[in-house]
Amino acid sequence: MRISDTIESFIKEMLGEDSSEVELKRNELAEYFGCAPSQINYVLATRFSPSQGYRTESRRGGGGYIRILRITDSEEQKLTWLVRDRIGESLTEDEAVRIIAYLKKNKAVSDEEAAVMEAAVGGRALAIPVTPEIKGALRARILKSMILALGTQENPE
Amino acid sequence: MRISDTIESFIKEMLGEDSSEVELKRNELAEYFGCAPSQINYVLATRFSPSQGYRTESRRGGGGYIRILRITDSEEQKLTWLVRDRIGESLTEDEAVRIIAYLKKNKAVSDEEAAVMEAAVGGRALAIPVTPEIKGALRARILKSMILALGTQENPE
DNA sequence: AATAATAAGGTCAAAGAAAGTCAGTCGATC
DNA sequence: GATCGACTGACTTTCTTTGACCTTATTATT
Repeated sequence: MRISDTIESFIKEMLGEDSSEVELKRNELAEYFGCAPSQINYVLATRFSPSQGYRTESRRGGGGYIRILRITDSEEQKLTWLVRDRIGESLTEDEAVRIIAYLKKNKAVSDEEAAVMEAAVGGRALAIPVTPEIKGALRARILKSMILALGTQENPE
Repeated sequence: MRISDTIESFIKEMLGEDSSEVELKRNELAEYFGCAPSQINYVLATRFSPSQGYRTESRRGGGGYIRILRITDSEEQKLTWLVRDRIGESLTEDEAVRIIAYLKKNKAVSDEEAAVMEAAVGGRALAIPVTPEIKGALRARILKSMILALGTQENPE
């Protein structure tokens, strides 16, 4: 039996139907399950990622904690809205940067993913001789594709 | 007596009438039958393919497993639904990509098949001077044909 | 107030544990 | 004797687990 699965179900048990949020101590949990503390991070990364419907927050130092939050419908709808309505048919570079910042702030994408996204729609990548109109449209389509790609890939649960 | 046949009936025995799903450990089974582990893969490929009414799921690494599932009617109907209702008369590229991702996630197509499909309905392939309407219709028809081709072909090499 | 000690959590690479792939061998059959 | 199905083993890829080291927050000390 995989310990990761045990920890996963333990946390999901705690989340239950009522609360959509759990707070736990990494070291305590690791001790409880007799595993390395970093294993907890592994479980979070592989089973509680945004594309699996979860977000995590944490704090180090004295009184530190890890909090796991189920992404609510409204949060998910925000992403859908973002892709479908906010991005639309065209986008300036500034708008793109703001949208990516928003995604990062909401832990929908990691710092690295955000960097990649910015690079893809940045001036350097699109330094091609086309009209600003086409460039804007291109930016919108590229960003949309990338955001949608986030949601569709990943684990068959 | 061929070992492959023995293993095949062993698995079919386990599937019985009641459960439509078995989970097993590749290495254990191989040891039990005194054969190479890869022989199990051979049996799965030649006797438990989708066109023979089975699907398989698996996981590598610690605590890995192989699961064999009899394809149920409802699963088959889902594919039919996908083709008949979801795809419809027209499709954007994004929609096509999502549908292909869904197929991949459900092991209805391999990574390679998915890549081929995406290429077929991708912007590069359809970069021809026609209206978006025609392009959308083309995409829908191409994807439909490809999905239907999956079900009817006999030899899944 | 500044510093040191302590108490968390984070990262990453390496080791270990399965399963997957593929080219090639071996018989039997056409 | 060419082909086809069964079978194998070396190599690859993926997933899990651990531990050594890093960063950040709080608390105690000067």
